[in-house]
Amino acid sequence: MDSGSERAVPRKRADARRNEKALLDAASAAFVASGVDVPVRDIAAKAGVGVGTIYRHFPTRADLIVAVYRHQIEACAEAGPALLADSGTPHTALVQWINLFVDFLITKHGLAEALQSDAAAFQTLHAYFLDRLVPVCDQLLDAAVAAGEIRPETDAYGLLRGVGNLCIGAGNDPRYDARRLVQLLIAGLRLR
Amino acid sequence: MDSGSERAVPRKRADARRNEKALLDAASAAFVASGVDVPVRDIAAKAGVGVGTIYRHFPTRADLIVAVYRHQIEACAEAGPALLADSGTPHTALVQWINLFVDFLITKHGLAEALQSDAAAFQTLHAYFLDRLVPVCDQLLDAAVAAGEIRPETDAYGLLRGVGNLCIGAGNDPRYDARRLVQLLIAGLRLR
Amino acid sequence: MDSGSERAVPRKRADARRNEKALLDAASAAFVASGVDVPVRDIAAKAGVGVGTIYRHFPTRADLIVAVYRHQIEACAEAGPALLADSGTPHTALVQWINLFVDFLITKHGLAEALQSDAAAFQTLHAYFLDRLVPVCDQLLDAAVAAGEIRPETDAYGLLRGVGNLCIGAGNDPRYDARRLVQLLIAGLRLR
Amino acid sequence: MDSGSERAVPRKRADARRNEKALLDAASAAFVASGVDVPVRDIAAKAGVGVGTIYRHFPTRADLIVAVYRHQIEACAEAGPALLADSGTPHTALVQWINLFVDFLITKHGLAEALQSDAAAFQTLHAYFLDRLVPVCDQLLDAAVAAGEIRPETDAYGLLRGVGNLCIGAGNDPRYDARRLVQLLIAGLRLR
DNA sequence: CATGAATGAGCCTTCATTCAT
DNA sequence: TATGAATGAAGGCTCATTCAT
Repeated sequence: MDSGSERAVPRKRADARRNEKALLDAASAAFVASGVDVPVRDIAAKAGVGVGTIYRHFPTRADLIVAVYRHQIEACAEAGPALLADSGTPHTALVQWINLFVDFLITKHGLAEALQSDAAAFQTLHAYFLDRLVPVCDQLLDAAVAAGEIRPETDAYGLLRGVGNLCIGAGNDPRYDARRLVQLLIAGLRLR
Repeated sequence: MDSGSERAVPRKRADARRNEKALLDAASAAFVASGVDVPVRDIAAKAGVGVGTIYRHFPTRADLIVAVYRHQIEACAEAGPALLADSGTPHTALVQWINLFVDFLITKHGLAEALQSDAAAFQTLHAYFLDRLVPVCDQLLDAAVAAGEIRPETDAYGLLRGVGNLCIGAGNDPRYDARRLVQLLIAGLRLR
Repeated sequence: MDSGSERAVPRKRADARRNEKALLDAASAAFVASGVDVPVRDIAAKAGVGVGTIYRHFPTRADLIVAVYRHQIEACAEAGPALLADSGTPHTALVQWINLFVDFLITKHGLAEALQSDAAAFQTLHAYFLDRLVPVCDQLLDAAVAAGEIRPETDAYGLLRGVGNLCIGAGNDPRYDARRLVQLLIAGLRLR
Repeated sequence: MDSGSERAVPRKRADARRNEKALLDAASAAFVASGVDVPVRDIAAKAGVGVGTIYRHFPTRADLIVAVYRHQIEACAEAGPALLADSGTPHTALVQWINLFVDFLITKHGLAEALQSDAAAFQTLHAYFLDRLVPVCDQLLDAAVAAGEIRPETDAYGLLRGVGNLCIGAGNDPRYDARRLVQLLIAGLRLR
């Protein structure tokens, strides 16, 4: 019935989509294992495809990096307003949202490192994170300020970068507890 | 007879020392300009020596990195007890000492990044920093805890790594104020 | 019964012919723009077909090149006898025919270059040009020799290659006037 | 006696110079065999050195090409005034000089091809040839014009490019006689 | 001891060609 | 038959490291 219209649009992409999924999985794993600078060949090998396939799907390394992390960044961004609506106070929502962000970063070893790199290949990644998350963070900070819970002059951009930096190296080293440090940082924001 | 060789030895040493000094200066400048991953040849060129000379003096990159920063780490380490003795309260001493550390890091672009790298070449650097500074930080934290100024359970190692991480990227980006974030972190330590 | 298959065959042919025409146009444009070494994909994209379609129609690059230029080579070849019949003297006919050839070449940027290439992909092209044009040139030269207008010992093959070579790079460089040089070359053939 | 000053300047370069010579020989041979686009690796292999050695001596391909042909271009350039002084008439000198140039080109298969390439890597080569040879050709043309031997309006740049183009493919093909065609071209210049 | 020439592994990227859909 | 995804060989270039001078 509707099978005609269903078939018409995607067609050939069955295998290509499978490949793209394999590529993203392989890249994600490779980024964790060896950092986002991992050689393209290694990713290709892990995905069981030729290098050309990677270049076809993701012409630049930035395209690949963004693709790997896009879904999770989106989910994080969307969680902000939801937490604000559901939580008791704005400050609680802020803490929970930051925890969400931290959990995301520290489970993706190498991502926090990539976020602070100023290499050209990462500019797009950097920009994508900021474009998506700074407004959300801003909203949460504003609400907490309006509720008289935290200092007024805090900058969302700086705070997110700080949180991101604190997550660097977490996961490699059991002696380094990024979550605790982020809590201290947020605690430092509180009035009184 | 052997007066020649006797003379020869100190002379060589003088040369070698001069060379080592030039090397360290060049490496320091190169690290600031291009990060601690800067090509060996660039350092050699800046120092006006051949690459072989660098390898002779510093067989591994870690040896060079540690040598470059040793004096400043020492100075920082020694400042800890002095501040504790001179400052009004342990907490004031802690804040001042952390500021000293932060100033050191953010004026050495690339150093904070190197400290968090888990590349083999940087292990020695990492270890040297921690060996030297963790005990000092511990001492300051203990004093502040004993004075009832900060939370008791804080770990010096984690704190120093966090402070180091917060310094990453400072200096490249006027929108990122690492000093402010470190202040918030330390503020988060305070009781009440 | 077989009316269906009878209809089917011409229909396919119509499609195929349309495709082939689009391909030749696209290839012609691409050759002009980027030389006959232009990537197959570029031609396919310009033609709006897949690369596979090109390989189906023209298994080797030479096949495609010859197909692109066949019509114009034919037209040039056929103009020879016509000019000989219409012009006042054989020498005039020769000059006009050479000018025709030169105009053809210098309006197809990259073609003269391709003609002199000894790459395997161009052998067929080379051969086709020569098979078709050398006899015509020979006829014109013979007539001019018979009329006592030019030196007798001239070889059509060499002359055509020389004229082709002189056309290389014409059109890129306003300081290089291929037509003028070809005129000098033909002038050099004249007796006296 | 003067051995001290002799030794002081060159030193280490003994092997390096040997290598450079080997490189130029290998490159020259490789250019002839495979054109000036020959892979760097092939040249390195032929010379028995690593690719790095080539890049050390000749940072760009253009540097290598110019180095390979410099001596012979110089010799050709210097022969111009000498021929003009020694030959009976300017036209004779011109013919002999052009023959010298032609002999040079057709014994370096691939060189004439490279000269007409507009690839970036060859710009320097192109420029070097023209800078060095156009003035010499101009001088010879001027003298022949002044002697009333050839047409006055001939441009040295265009003539040299034409001669160069006529030499393309000579040597691969016994049926193509570039020398003869160049003679015809120069004959075309003659008055009457 | 210092030098810097040489080495070559290793990464990136492009594209001709094949073949499953 | 047409498509275009996938492949992988090929070539460019950079540097860490070694070693003859």
